[in-house]
Amino acid sequence: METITIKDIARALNLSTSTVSRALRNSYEINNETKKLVLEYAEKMNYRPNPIALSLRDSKSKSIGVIIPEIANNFFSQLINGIESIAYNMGYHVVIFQSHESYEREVANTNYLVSRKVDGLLVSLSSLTTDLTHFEELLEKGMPIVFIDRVPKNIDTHKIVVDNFFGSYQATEHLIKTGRKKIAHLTSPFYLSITMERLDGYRQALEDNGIPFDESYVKYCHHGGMMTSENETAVQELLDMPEPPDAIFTASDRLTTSCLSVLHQKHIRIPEEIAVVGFTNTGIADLLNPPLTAVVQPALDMGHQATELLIRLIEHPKKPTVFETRSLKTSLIIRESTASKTVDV
Amino acid sequence: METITIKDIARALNLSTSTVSRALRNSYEINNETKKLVLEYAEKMNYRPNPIALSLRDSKSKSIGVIIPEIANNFFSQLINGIESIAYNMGYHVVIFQSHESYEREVANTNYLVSRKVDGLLVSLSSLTTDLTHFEELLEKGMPIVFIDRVPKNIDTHKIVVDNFFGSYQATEHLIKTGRKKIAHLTSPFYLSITMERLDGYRQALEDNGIPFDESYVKYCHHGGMMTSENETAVQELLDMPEPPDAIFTASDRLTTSCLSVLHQKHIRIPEEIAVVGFTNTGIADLLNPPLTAVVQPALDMGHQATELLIRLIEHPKKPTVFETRSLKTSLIIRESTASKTVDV
DNA sequence: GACATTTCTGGTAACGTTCCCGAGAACGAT
DNA sequence: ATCGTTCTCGGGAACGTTACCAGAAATGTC
Repeated sequence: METITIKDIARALNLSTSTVSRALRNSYEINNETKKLVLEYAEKMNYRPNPIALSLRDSKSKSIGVIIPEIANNFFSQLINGIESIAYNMGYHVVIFQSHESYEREVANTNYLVSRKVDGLLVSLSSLTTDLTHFEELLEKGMPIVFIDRVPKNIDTHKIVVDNFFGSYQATEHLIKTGRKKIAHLTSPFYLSITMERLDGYRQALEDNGIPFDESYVKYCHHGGMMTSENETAVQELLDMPEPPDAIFTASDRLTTSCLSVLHQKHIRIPEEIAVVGFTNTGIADLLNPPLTAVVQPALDMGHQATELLIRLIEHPKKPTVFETRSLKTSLIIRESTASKTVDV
Repeated sequence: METITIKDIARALNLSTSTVSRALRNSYEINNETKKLVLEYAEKMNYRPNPIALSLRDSKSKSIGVIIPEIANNFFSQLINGIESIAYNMGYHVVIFQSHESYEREVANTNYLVSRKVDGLLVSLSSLTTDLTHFEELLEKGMPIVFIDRVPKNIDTHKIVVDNFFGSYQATEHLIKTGRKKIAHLTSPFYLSITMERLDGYRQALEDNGIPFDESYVKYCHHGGMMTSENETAVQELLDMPEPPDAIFTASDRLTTSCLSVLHQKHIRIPEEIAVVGFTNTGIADLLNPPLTAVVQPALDMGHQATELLIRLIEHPKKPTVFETRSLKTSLIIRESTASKTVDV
């Protein structure tokens, strides 16, 4: 276990480090007997190549960096599981960093990961990131990056997203079909790609069903849901309107829980007074009170696909002629929080 | 941004690398003007020392490895946040690995982290780990390790745990005081330290209140809650008993949700028919149906303290005369899932 | 003015690995 | 016997950094 090196093997076997190195890599130009000797000794002494030395030499590390807003969120932890399973099989290690929705920490993490010579980056943007130069410069320099879920519009690289428009349209339409007409939308900062797409789906569903879009029913939470007080204020404002909504459609996990929390405090009955449907990947949506109708994102699969694309980029550095943006479908799981007011299905 | 090195600076300023290196570290033996020259040029060119080279040279990395069962669990993700906040302030980076409750992956992660030259390890044992030689050998070699929550009995190093006996006693006593007499306990594999301690607290509370301990009310889930089917079978067995319990005390997050899930499926009313209290750190316990009485662990603080101890170990390699085992208190948050049967408080 | 001391800087090895270059031995071909 | 191949191996440099050793110049001391 004493971290034996190639030099130690060379000394012990009275060979040169070059020979040992080549024997270890099974080079054709090494005598079979020598090879066998080295291999057996290495095995016996439990030789493991020093990844640091390799990184220094080759400027790469067989590892990929992941930068996400937070891990204490089921969507992201499932995403990580998807990433890890593929990376693991392909011989890559995964280094995880949280931006905590902070631009500064996103930049700091990016720089560190780069100095640590990760071979590629998987990133989901912080909700406070508007300046993207740190990623643009990296792409210029040839660092492979794949964006997931929260992706930048103006950067050309692979992206894995969900069809937010569709998911949002479906959720809104479901609310309408179950009898709601005054549907509010609680969402993230407007400059995030996902915010706009979800808003568009929401708006389109309303219009397709003859309900005029009303901007005052849309609340943006600028801290991306990280600041509970802000979320709760937004819900409160909705309730205080002259015509309070009869349904709330929330665009993220934390927004959803904040919303439920306020409605409970106010003893507002769900779904009788206000129906709720939200984007969320929590595993216990059906244990909530009431069980929550949810737009679920295929987080695991998103992790898989993003990692596959990234590793392909890493291992085939010739620039692909065109970058993909894969859009996966969300699924709407209908539960009691949106049960019909009138008796129909 | 093109990763400038000390050599580049030396060449540009017509100095030697030694001089530049020393100027950068503000060595006393370098002329102030030279120092200023170097510092300014380094700043201008955005010089950043290459951490890989430093790691190779010094066999350390200013980073600490974290090995936990899974991140998709609020206790552990809060723990990580606690770890990160301290580590970040002390200039350390955090590398997270999941064992997924698998012994093999725990060992593999450990080895990798060691080869990556992390300066220390923070570990919460996989529920399937019984052989601890991989950690023992490391400690022998002087690697600082601090265990958290799921700790080994026979290894002598710093440990951060919660007072499982107390938490368990408190929860059980609460069930008794609210009128339950047939209290079941759903728990993790018996060889984990936390399992035994929680069982002891449960048993002691029963005995102190004149309720005989009945082994058939205790169910061990050998996969640590990772296998939902196993958990659900266990609950089912409890329900099928000639004298089914009127309360279930669950020892972990996943066990708790599995339990609630089965009770819901069977349309068993909580708390009227069966009360439920569980160890959990989920942020949405009060949004559950019914709101869940919970034993909450001070995950963030555990992360803080463990990291402080670890960094102290790293930076003061002289062996401490005695290792600490800090035991933090859990808190019992009472909600409706254990509301009294009779009207009293 | 001779010598000791301080101040400043350069060269080099080392961390572990791989790759390029070269070179000796054995071999067959001419 | 000489030459070109093939097989097998060793030497050295390089990745970026710091520490040790040394040495030149400047200053101080008597």
